Amino acid sequence: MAARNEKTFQDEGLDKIDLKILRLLQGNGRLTNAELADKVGVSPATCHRRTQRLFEDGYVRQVRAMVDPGKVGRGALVMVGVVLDRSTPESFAQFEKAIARLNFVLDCHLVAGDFDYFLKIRVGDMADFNRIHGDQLIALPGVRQTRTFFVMKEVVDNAPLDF
Amino acid sequence: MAARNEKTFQDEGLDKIDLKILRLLQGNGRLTNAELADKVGVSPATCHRRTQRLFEDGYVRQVRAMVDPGKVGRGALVMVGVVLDRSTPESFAQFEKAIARLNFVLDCHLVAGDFDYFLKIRVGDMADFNRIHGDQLIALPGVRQTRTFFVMKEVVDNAPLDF
DNA sequence: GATGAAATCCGAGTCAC
DNA sequence: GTGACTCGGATTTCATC
Repeated sequence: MAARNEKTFQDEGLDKIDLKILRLLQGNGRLTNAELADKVGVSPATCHRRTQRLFEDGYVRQVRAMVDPGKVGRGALVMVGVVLDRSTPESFAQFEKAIARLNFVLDCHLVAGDFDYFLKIRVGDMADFNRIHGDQLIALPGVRQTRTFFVMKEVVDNAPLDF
Repeated sequence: MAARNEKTFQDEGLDKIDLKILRLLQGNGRLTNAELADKVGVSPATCHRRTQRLFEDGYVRQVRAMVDPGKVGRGALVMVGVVLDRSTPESFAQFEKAIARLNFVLDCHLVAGDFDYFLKIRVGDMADFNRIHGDQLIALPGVRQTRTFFVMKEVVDNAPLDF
């Protein structure tokens, strides 16, 4: 398979209409096909086929109701930098496998720099986090140290993609 | 109005049925009201009223089509720690105002610790980021220094809330 | 005050063109 | 890509508890 350059995504089968559909659905995933067709300027049938293809081909991974974290007891956000004992593939694999089971971890990214991983975690409050940190984070396989950054103010959280 | 503790969110008017609706819609925001009613075990009419209230009362902030970043030319993820020159309210406010205009910034959080802010940024590739870093990030008001962490592997990105 | 059954209306999904 | 047609779901009404 040929290598793909993200810059050429418009050549991969996405025209102006597809992009417009994607942007509109990102803004409001509940738009009916009729509304969508009207805003995009094509017939409902065409819009329906376009949208279906965008889902089938994986341009839209899923449609998700974004629940207000504070209203369901997950109002506290914490960023955590993690350093592992060893930088071996096995060490990384073991850590990643263990992380995937922790449902309070929203993001986990392997990074280049002073840390091995960055985590984004949502919990109820600081006490929750301290318990989790002691019970589950430092107990993860191969963790040498963690550095915790409590979020004091969420300026922008999970902004929509600009494309 | 009485102070609210997030831990008591089940007392704020969310019963088992509401929670089930929220979880199902978080998993699939395209569920029809009929499907939802069936899965939850109530009549379509009741389900519709419940769901409507969850939207009106802000439990669901929005429903969003999650677009595959790589397929629209935003395949590169970068975390950036920012330190400001001065830690004054004016300095913070100015920075936050400027950040809000940068549409490649997905997250911007004021944190406690070695940095003032943490940013999560999506761009096309490393070259893109280097240009943006030089043009726009270090040019932000009051920025003393930035530390860049390129994401080498997205282990978990934007996991759904567990509640 | 919330529920579920029924009745209406409108959009999803499919067809021929 | 469009227009039309059918079926099923969204939404409202209403009786009921």
